[in-house]
Amino acid sequence: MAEITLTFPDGNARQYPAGTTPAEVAGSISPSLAKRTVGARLDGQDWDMAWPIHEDAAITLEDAKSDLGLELIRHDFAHVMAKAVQALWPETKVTIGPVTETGWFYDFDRAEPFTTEDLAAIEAKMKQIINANEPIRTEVWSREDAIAHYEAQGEPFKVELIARIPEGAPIRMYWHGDWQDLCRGPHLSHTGQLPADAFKLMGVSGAYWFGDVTRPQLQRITGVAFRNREDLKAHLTFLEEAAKRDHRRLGREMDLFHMQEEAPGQVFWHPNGWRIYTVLQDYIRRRQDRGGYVEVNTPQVVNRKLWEASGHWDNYQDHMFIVEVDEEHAREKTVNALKPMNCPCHVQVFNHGLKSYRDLPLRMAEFGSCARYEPSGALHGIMRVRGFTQDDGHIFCTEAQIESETKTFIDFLSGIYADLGFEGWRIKLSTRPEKRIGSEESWDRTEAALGNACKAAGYDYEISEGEGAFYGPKLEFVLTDAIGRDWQCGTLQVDPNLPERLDASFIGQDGAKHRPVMLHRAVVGSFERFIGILIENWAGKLPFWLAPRQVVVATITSEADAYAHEVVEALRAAGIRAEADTRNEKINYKVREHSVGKVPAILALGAREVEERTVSLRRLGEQGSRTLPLDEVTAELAAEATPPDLR
RNA sequence: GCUGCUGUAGCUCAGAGGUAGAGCACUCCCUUGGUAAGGGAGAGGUCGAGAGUUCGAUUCUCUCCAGCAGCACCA
Repeated sequence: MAEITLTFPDGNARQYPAGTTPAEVAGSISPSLAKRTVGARLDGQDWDMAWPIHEDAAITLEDAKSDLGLELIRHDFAHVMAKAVQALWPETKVTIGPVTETGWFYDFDRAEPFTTEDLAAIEAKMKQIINANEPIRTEVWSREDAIAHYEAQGEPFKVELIARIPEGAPIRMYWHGDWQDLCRGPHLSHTGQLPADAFKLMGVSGAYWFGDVTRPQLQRITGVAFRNREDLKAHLTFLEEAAKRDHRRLGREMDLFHMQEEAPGQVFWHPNGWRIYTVLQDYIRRRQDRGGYVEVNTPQVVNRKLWEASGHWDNYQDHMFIVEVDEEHAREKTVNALKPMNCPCHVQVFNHGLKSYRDLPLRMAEFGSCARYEPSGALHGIMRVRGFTQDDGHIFCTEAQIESETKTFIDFLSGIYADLGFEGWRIKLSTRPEKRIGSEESWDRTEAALGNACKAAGYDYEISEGEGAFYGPKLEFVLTDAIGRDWQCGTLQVDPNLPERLDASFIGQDGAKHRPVMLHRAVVGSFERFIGILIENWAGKLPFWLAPRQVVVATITSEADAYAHEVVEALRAAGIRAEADTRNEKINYKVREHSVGKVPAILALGAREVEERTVSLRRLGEQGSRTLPLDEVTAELAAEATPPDLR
């Protein structure tokens, strides 16, 4: 019989008969290893314990603690759930059930909707299947047999899946006891390897078959699964923590904003929330001024002619707020749209008056209020809204200037993110998509310019293959928040198309007209969304300079009222946002209320403080308090109240 | 937009085919209390909107609106 050589991670190599399985390999080394091992990797490829090995390879044996082990656990939970569902409702058709970041989902086709109560029944059934310790085995079938089998079973989605399997790839049928599913594998060896106390079904929702809107919707049941009960509990705690940070909840608790039916997707900013907004905007404005930008402001309601010229009318009409005006003496109604973006208007400003090559690069910025008719299902608090303001900017430059302007922008953006408390962020470079305009040479040049700019600024980048706009590549700046979630905020996009469409030009050194390139760029993106991110990142406990109410001066007895007002005046004179709380309430009550409201500093004043002209300072999140002279506290807080760019 | 769920006082929620309740918040009174809720009284709701069934609907049915989760979308 032919022999194969398997090389282990420690460099040792052993001979085995061809067709040996990883299970046999593990067994040949030690029984305990065989017991522990749940899967293998062969030359980096995931390998089932029961798949025969026919060629020389580097092999690693993986236990449940490994990445592969966890993936197998989640993957088999998907199958076990599908089996449970079909056991409970045999008419249900199965589709696909992939592993996700925290567990899995499985999409089903069934006329009746699954209810929340059904989930409990499914969980119970799953536990039965796990306890039954059913063996999991693979068979490789021919395409014809597999299709015939699923047609006979009345599983049309599986038939469609088989058609999608590339020619030459094995078609594997998995058996969990007497239940069977099409799956590329690999899998565990028996359902008993699943941790029955480390999973939870999370919910039911709709999902399109392969994301295709034109196809009927399936029902998706999602679950989370971990190696053990502790990991599951940690995950559920994480979800609770995330819920506590929810900006919609904190927005209410901190009295920042509200939204209501009459204006879906638009924000009613309350004084506290608007303070965050203006402080942030003032900060960005100072940064832009220093960064060599000119600030402009352009109209909200613009005739459709401009949107037709820019190309937006054709592509995004359905997502624009259209305003028809019945003008006197006019034959037809004038059709306008609320601006969904600022760039066409910025080109109008650029086009007004002749521009020289000496004017370039021209960095034009606007806190541009835009309106987009977002689909109702997309709305989410202040994170995804229909009315928002961007820290929008367009850099008009020559192609030769793209690289240096991009580098300058990355430096600009990194300074802002650092000031706002985001140290962890990364860059994605989106390259040419399949459907595109422009020559290959120009794509080569612009993609290289963006990549070089990143390196020059000292940053690595990931490539998002084919994710660029049809007219040019882009950079996306993704920041990671305090609990590890990613948010794409900043962007820089190369656009030679819009200047072309809107006929922007400048006079070159040679005296002839030339076409500039536009770089669309934003750092925070939408203020609404970014403030939502700030709130969630800091769990409401914003850095002092961003906090809407920085100090509350709370009296312990009414004897301190006059002094409290004096203290508030002193703080305000030092540029601190302070207010007095002289209500007839106990200090405990006031401390609790303002702590819940996330006020970073509380100054408590009683008879002693009045007497000594001191204040008792309690910082948010700390237990005790410090009694200090008023001017000392004023100096300490004034330093923190200063925005980072002015320190 | 699609699937499912939800919509009762400012907030969190209970309730039932016979026209509503709690806690917190709010107002007033008592209390002047040392760092996360002192006590008492009071006020507050066309039960998301419209239509239908019914002697009678906030409760049942339908349509619409909004919110939530996911999908799709995000120039």
